[in-house]
Amino acid sequence: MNDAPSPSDAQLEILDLLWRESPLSVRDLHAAVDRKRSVSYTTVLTQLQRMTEAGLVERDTASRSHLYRPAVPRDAVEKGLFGKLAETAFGGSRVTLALRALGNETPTADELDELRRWVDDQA
Amino acid sequence: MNDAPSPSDAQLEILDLLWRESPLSVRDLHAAVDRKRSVSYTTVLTQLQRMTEAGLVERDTASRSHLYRPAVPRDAVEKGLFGKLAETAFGGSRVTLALRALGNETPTADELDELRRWVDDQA
DNA sequence: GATAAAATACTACACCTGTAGTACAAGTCG
DNA sequence: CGACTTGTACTACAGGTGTAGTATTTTATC
Repeated sequence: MNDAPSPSDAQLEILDLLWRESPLSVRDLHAAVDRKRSVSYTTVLTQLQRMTEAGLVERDTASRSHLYRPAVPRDAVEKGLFGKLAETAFGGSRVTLALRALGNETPTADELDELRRWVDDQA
Repeated sequence: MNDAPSPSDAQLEILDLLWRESPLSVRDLHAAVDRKRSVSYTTVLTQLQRMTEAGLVERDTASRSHLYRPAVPRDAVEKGLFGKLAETAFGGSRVTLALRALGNETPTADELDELRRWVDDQA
């Protein structure tokens, strides 16, 4: 049971896009990332190449422009991410971490619903 | 209003200790960190020195063994931390981030109370 | 005051990370 | 075909990060 490799920040950003929709080409991904923060095409490409090497994504090289899809489930990656962060600074508790993340944010109605549902499910 | 500098992981771990109790000496901090993961005394010392330089902690050099305390409020650092993370992979929403952090964790009674209180306060 | 102990300062270094340029290959279009 | 376009592969590099060793300073202790 080899646990999911941890993506860097830039890689997590790309994974997030792929978890939402895949497969996507480098061009697609670059367009999406570049909309948020100006970044060069080859930068995204390099990350994808590193991610392929690291087993974070898989790619279909059949057609000329390669198509990428996640190779790791979102839950597993988040488990590692939040687990480590909780361990580092929140007494090991992901729930404590979540509470600190909430802070004094104001949730949307939907978010509040989801939260309420989560809490109620713990009954 | 210059925002708080972002600590690295190792630095956040140390800040967490200082936010709980301060001031602390390098020896104190090393003892605490080393209990969780074996690390050398000078490693902790180096981080403290970098953190001083970065304005993350302040130190009292009056006595021979320097005493450290946080120079940045916990809330501010977490705001940066969660803000960036939310921006990277959770659609910009810290609440969404919190929900993903909760995942399928099982909260303690206290934690559940806190969560419930947070939700109720949004009314 | 000589010696040991404890503390900090300074230096080092390998690896990671984000970023992007250059080179080369493969289609595309007139 | 020849020029242009699009795509990937390879290379590069500066700065950050975790880690720790060595040197130096300060204090206690006999």
